Amino acid sequence: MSAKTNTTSQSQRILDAAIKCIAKKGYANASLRDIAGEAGVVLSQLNYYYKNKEGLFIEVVKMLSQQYLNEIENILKSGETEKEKTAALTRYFQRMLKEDSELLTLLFDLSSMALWSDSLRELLSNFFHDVAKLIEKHILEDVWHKGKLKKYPTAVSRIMLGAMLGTSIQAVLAENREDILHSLEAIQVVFA
Amino acid sequence: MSAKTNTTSQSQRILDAAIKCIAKKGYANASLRDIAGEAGVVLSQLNYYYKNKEGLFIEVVKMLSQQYLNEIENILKSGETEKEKTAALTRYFQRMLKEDSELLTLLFDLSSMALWSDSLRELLSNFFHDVAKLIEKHILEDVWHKGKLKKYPTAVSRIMLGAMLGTSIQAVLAENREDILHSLEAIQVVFA
DNA sequence: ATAAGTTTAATACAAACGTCCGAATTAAAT
DNA sequence: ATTTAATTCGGACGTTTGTATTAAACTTAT
Repeated sequence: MSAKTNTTSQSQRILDAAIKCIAKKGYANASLRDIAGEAGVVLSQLNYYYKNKEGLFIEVVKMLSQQYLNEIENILKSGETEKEKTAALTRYFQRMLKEDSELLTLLFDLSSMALWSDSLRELLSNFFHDVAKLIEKHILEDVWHKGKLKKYPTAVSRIMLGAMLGTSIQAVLAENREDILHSLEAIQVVFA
Repeated sequence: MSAKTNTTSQSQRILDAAIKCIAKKGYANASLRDIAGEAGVVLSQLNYYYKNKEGLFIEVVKMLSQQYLNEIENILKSGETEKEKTAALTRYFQRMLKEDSELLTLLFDLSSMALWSDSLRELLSNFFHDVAKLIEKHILEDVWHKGKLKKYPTAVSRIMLGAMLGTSIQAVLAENREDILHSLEAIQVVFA
């Protein structure tokens, strides 16, 4: 079994290195040689495990999608009321901005990458769809008291996710992130 | 004067060609040779007018920022009430999604490009800041009747812009844009 | 007419890229 | 122990990239 363990950890190490490289230098500037070096692996191994560059990045997106979908679902489950759930989601984005902004950078980079690859576009599109559905299910579905919003649960979940994403982009690009980071809290007021 | 006219039209043609190429193939896949070909100009002209690739793209961003800032300000001026202004801004994004999605694609591509270049980051950051300020000035400043929002005008303008951007990204990536495109209308309800 | 500025053309160049292949090594199976 | 399969390695391939250079033609203004 140690053989198979080594094998999977080898291909997994490549995936992890790919994530690290894209997050650090951006998709366009992350070469397969960079990734191989970061993974401590020879270049040709990347072609051995993942046919080509796009194949590698497809696996990257698949893995990250799964991971974040789980994370976000747990975040949403953590709150009792819809108010708490919104607050938890807000804090999640705030924490990423403060401590893990590389992951947001990665998300934005992969999103713009998806603009030019059909297979990646489908993956990203499904990911956003799934997250929006999660928000709809956990935050908006059982809410009967917010009269004006309950008529458009699907639309509102898209907009809520969009507000998180779009505001985070502004924060990541701004020189002073703190201001916009605190702006995120107003999301709870807007959607209340 | 025709000399200078030719000169400016030559350098301007390069800028236009750059925009067209980035919008069509993405920044990463738009080579200087592509742009020169699209502009009907010899490659060396690109180095003649703009020192290098980044210099060219900086001018692209400067030009587009100016252009869209004016457009958005006119959009915001076109409405009388704050409700009308919000509706006009929503329609603006909807029209882009329907008829000019290449421009949104371009905006997202340049944004992710800005993640990796300090000078571009500053330009994009200022652009988003200016747009948010426009929204604050036209939509949120004179509104006294929306009690819960008026305390955070700056934050809300950032979120409103973020919602437009973030929702548009989802729409551009989705296979069926129409659904999310109509979701945008709920922005008027959320921020009402 | 001269000078300055612009445009074309034809390359050259080194660097970086993704991809591919053959051989060496290791593990698994018989 | 021998064969078979899977993995690892190192290097090469051809292409594309941004940038630079050179000389020649054309335009315009003084």
